[in-house]
Amino acid sequence: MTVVDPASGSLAHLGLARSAVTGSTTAERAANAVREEVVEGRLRPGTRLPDTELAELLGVSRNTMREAMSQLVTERVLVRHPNRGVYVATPNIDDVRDVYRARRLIERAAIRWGEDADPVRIAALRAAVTEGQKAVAAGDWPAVASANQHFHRALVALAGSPRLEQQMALLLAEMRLIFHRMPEVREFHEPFVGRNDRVCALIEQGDREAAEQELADYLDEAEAQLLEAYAKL
Amino acid sequence: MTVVDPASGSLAHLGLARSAVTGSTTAERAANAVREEVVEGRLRPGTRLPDTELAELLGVSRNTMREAMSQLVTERVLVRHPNRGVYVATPNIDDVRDVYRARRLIERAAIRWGEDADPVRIAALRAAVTEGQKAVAAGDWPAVASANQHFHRALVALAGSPRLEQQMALLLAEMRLIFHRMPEVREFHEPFVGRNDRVCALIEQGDREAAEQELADYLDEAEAQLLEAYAKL
DNA sequence: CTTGTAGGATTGTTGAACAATCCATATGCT
DNA sequence: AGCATATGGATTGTTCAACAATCCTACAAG
Repeated sequence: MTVVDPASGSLAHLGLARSAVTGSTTAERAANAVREEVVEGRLRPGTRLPDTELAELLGVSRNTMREAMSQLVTERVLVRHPNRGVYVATPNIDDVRDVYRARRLIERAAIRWGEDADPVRIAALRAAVTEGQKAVAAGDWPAVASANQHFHRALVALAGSPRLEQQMALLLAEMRLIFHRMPEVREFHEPFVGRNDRVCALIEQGDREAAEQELADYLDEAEAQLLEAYAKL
Repeated sequence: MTVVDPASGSLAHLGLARSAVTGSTTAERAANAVREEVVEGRLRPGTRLPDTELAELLGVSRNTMREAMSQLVTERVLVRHPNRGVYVATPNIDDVRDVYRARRLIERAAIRWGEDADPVRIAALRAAVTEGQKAVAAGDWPAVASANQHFHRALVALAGSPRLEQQMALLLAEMRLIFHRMPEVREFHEPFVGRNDRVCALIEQGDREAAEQELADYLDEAEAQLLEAYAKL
């Protein structure tokens, strides 16, 4: 009865923790629940998501579920194949390139043209670095990945623009999808903790230009590694 | 029966040209129709949009209409006041500041770090400049405003990133909303046609740094003018 | 082996219904 | 009169049930 597609398997095994999900409207809560499942990797890229099945799992109506899914489609977390269903997005090599193109521009610009001396924002950046170092020490690799995300979010926050922060949040969600296509989480994220420290230190010293250059190299290397991994399929 | 709210008046007078509207799904078409009405200024900022009324006007069901409106809310074209309705967004002075903050970062970065010599993209930029000059010569001020938008879109296109272009499209849609709160379209847009030419010329000469600086001044001045106009309410 | 044609399933869309919430008005009290 | 409270109507938020359109699969025919 329940159709199982090649890339996924049934959805029934998912916890879809309804409890911890926040959001004011029902559709919003449903979207948050599914987004979390996706970015946490419990729903793998390529998984098909029939609205009727998800609606039942989350205890909402099909209409509400469809509204939530439309939302996630605009966020690029899901993709819609008209008349064929909605799937967890499967970023390809061009997506990787474009996400890095956008990140390079936004993050470098945030360093170069962000508020020059905002102690509280720089402290937040430092906190993200520390978080990553502690996670490495503890050997908690998912936490390392999270800390990395917090670092880049804090970097863009230097620009002081809610709109840019929101855009960055989207790009980072897409990054998690990209990572979930290649599961060597540990090897990938660990070396960047040290580079985060270096970028942060340069910003603390007020040398924005050097920080920007360091970050540019950093992003180039990360992209190159991902592209290589993606080339092997 | 039809409630008329202070800021708007009834919606019945709108053409809501169903014919020219494209889009694959019904909700998409409905969203496009409403977005067009808003950015073209036929639906003024602050106008209340009852779903039932809009659904009837567009000939779609209420469910579909609500999905379309949710989409426009995420685009910041509309805002939702929970349990109180959906309204055409009314950007305030902080929104103006933030939109310009984001634009300054993205547009300057696109100039500085865009593909250095992409003749076709630079030609598109030049075309937008010419379009503006022709519009000025013809005294067609709405066309001047459109050409300006095309110019800035072409600027971001230098970066070669679809994701950034999409983000820019959102920011430009918001700009139109900002303009519609102060109707001196002519006085505002005309002086910038010359500056577009200067920026474009500098890029054509390969002097990215000067172009970037010129654009930074340009955006600062535009923002200052808008903030002044907004301060007067 | 290709073409064509049902069959079944899922998506896209609609209409109607109902609870929850808000606004404005009317009511009652001091 | 002035103010708090109750009440009614309207709109939003959400659900349910239905149906048309589309697609995939399997099977039959050439």
